[in-house]
Amino acid sequence: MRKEETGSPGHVESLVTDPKRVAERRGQILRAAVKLFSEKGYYTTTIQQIAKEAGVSIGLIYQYFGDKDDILFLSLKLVIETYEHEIPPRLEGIEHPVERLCVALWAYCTIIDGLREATVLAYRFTKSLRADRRDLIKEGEFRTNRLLENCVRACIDGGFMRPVNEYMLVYQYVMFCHAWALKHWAFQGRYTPGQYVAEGIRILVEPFLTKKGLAALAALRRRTADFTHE
Amino acid sequence: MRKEETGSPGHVESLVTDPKRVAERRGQILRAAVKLFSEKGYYTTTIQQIAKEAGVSIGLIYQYFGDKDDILFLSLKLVIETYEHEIPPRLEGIEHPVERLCVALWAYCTIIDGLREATVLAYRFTKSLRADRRDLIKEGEFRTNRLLENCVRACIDGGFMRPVNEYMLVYQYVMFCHAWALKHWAFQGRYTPGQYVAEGIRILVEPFLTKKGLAALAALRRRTADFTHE
Amino acid sequence: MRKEETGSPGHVESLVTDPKRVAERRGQILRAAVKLFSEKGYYTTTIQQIAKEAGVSIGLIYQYFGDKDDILFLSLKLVIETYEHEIPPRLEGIEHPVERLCVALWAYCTIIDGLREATVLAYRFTKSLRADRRDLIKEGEFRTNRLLENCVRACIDGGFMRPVNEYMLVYQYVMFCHAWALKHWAFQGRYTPGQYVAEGIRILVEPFLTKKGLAALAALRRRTADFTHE
Amino acid sequence: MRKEETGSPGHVESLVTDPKRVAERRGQILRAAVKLFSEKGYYTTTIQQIAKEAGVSIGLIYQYFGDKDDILFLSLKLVIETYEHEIPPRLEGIEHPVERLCVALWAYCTIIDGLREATVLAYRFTKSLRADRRDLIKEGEFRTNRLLENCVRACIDGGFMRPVNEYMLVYQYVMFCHAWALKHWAFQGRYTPGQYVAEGIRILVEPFLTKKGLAALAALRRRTADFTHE
DNA sequence: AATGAATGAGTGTTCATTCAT
DNA sequence: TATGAATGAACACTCATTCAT
Repeated sequence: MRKEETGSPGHVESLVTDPKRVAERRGQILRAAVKLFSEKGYYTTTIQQIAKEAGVSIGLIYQYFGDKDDILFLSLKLVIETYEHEIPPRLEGIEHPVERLCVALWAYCTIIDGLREATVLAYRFTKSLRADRRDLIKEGEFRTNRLLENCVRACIDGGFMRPVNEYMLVYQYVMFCHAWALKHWAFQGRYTPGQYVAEGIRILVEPFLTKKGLAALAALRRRTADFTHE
Repeated sequence: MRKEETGSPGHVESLVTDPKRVAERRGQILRAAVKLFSEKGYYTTTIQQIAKEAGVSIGLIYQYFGDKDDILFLSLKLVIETYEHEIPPRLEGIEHPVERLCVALWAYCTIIDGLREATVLAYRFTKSLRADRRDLIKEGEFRTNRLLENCVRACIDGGFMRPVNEYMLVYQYVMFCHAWALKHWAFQGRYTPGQYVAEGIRILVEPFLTKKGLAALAALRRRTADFTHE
Repeated sequence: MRKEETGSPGHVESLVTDPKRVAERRGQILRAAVKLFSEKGYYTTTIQQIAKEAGVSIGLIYQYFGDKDDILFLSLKLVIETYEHEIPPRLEGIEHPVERLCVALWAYCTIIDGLREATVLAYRFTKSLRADRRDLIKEGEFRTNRLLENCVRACIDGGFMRPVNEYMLVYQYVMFCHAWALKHWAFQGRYTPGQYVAEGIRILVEPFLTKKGLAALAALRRRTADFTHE
Repeated sequence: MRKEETGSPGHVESLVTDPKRVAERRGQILRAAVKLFSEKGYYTTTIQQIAKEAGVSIGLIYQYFGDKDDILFLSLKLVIETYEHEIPPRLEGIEHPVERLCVALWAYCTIIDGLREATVLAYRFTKSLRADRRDLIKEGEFRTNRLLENCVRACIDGGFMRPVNEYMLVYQYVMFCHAWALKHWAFQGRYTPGQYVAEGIRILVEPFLTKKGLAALAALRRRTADFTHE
């Protein structure tokens, strides 16, 4: 009679079995949901509105999601996994650790720039998820953090950065990137994303670089003109 | 959907006229509201629950607040003003700019530590306020930021800190303090608030200090044992 | 988040505390519910309709009942307890065991006649209750059966009825009385309740009476003219 | 609310024309429906569940039934006709009227024992049918009753039973048989079907038999050991 | 000033039914 | 014939707000 809390927390049941169709429809509905959740918040967005925005019927939504919590969960998962999946390709082919770190920050900030509202959404409504799912979202964030952590460690190991509290430094980087979304009203108009990252590197990377590291950073800057090539 | 926006955005109507009684009752109700909003979120907390927690009737709440949005607004205002009002007394009598900056960070973090859930609340539900009131909350945050900004400027002006992008640095300080609440699950168990601030100073203050500034910081550390004197 | 299955199965929560008001409002709502459930069945009756029939708002119903199942449960309990409570007063002052048995059957049938639709309701929807509550309803029926059982036993103990399988005989009596409601279309127009009971006594009581018992029955009949004094 | 009542009340439209295929498919679907309706009730069973249980698609069901009411109607008809069709073969070759009556009761009870849940189903949801169809179901029950009536009449006509109110007695027989399903929780564990019928005959048949009738019953009992030969 | 019973618009969700394939 | 994805009206239930006392 009661809805069973079935299986693993990350699993979302669909009444439709064809995986390709499930992926398509879920994508279609999630795009609408992320848009509306971002604009109006989770609780003030109705299923009705999501259906209308996605151009489907109410009933269809319930063929692909178990309940509204499922939609929020997959929305946030989508956002969190975008970070995780889009940063690595941007680092491909880049060898130098300092360069990798700077490009990672740049990549993270630009990805967030494209998902600004959705990033704020994750901050606002992750807590609204069922506890077990909240943890899955946090794990996703953790894996993204690890990408930055690896960059920092490579810098230190290569002698480009002096030993620092990596854990803390990585969290400064994370907060710096997230701030582009969270405090956008404070940076908007003042900085382009490129300038924002350039300033961030000056404050959060440069001070920790060794001579070797600074040389690499200078070279990078010469090539990229401060990431302001938008 | 939204009720007529009457009068000035910050004004909250009360049917009761005696200002002392208004202040008392509102305080009583807001304490309950902040507690519940922090625990369960704004939308999942009901007026019934607030009334019960505050030990008053439902009707009474509507004698002191116009609607639920009023309660949220004054709850967030209460939180934001706590920062603004509690930092300055903690700086009183402290003269040295470097010391003032470090103590300001320390003060901000400990105040947030006492309002951890409420700080997260502000991040989550400021956007749920009517737009004009949202701006008032942001202004409150701005005024708090200015306190840090003044500390940074004094350091630079006194030659204790080399010239940096003040604006960016202050925001990084703000994010650092807020992160103690926002990412508490990541720091909890790893750092005490004192250790957290000490590490923050190492990463976000020390690199920008001049020789003079470093000497001051060393003196401070000798006296305070890294803020770990909890 | 989920509704707690609280306390004893027979308890129905009310948000209103004043017991007198609760009794009044519940009575008002239950009368409407029993009427509609009887006419249209449980599932096809909406809360909306109950509210309208009772002349109250939808919300009010949920101040006095937890959910629709609660309304069904108390409706059926009301019906089942009517039998249990109304038969004993009808037996008051009657001493002779045979007379008590006959009057008990007569009382049960007339009570059912006044609750014909509701009796059918109990047959139809007791199974729709949560299992623990279903058992409570059955217990109520059991207690009513016991009233008849006591009458039969007194007849046997007094030597007015020859030894029989009491348990089975009582169930024949029960089915006989219920049949007045369950098969009303088959008896309607053919028999008045009085005639129905008189025929029932002829078939289900008379054959088991001893000489002493038959004498008592004859005396009773002389006085009551076959229960046809409606 | 109700769909147009088209054509004769007993007619159920099918989009498929081949009668053999219709009979097969309907049987397949009805078996699933009766099972689920019996277990969970009519309203709480969905077409989806019936389709799954029957191993067919949802769409297929609508090729063989007009709507859900059709399925209920044919389900109940199936049950009611089982009684009607299975009793006569069980009486074949039995000549003596008293024996025929007893075997008829025994047959009816054992058939009901095999359809216990379905019998309860008929009691619960016949009223949920459209009125005209409800009458058809009642007619089916009537025809079954007539089988018993014929047995009683033969007993009386043959001088094996003294004159009684046949109509009432037959209904008491019917209720007795139905009670095996309706009050199964009261008899379960106490009696086997055989014992139940034996006790019923003692209470509902024996008292009305003449000397001749009693002799026949005694003979029958000697042969069958009280129907307890399960 | 204070109460809390009463209201009803609005929500998430279900499920009989349809129809393109 | 047979499928099952798609539909949307209808439902149970919630909760901010009102108002008689």
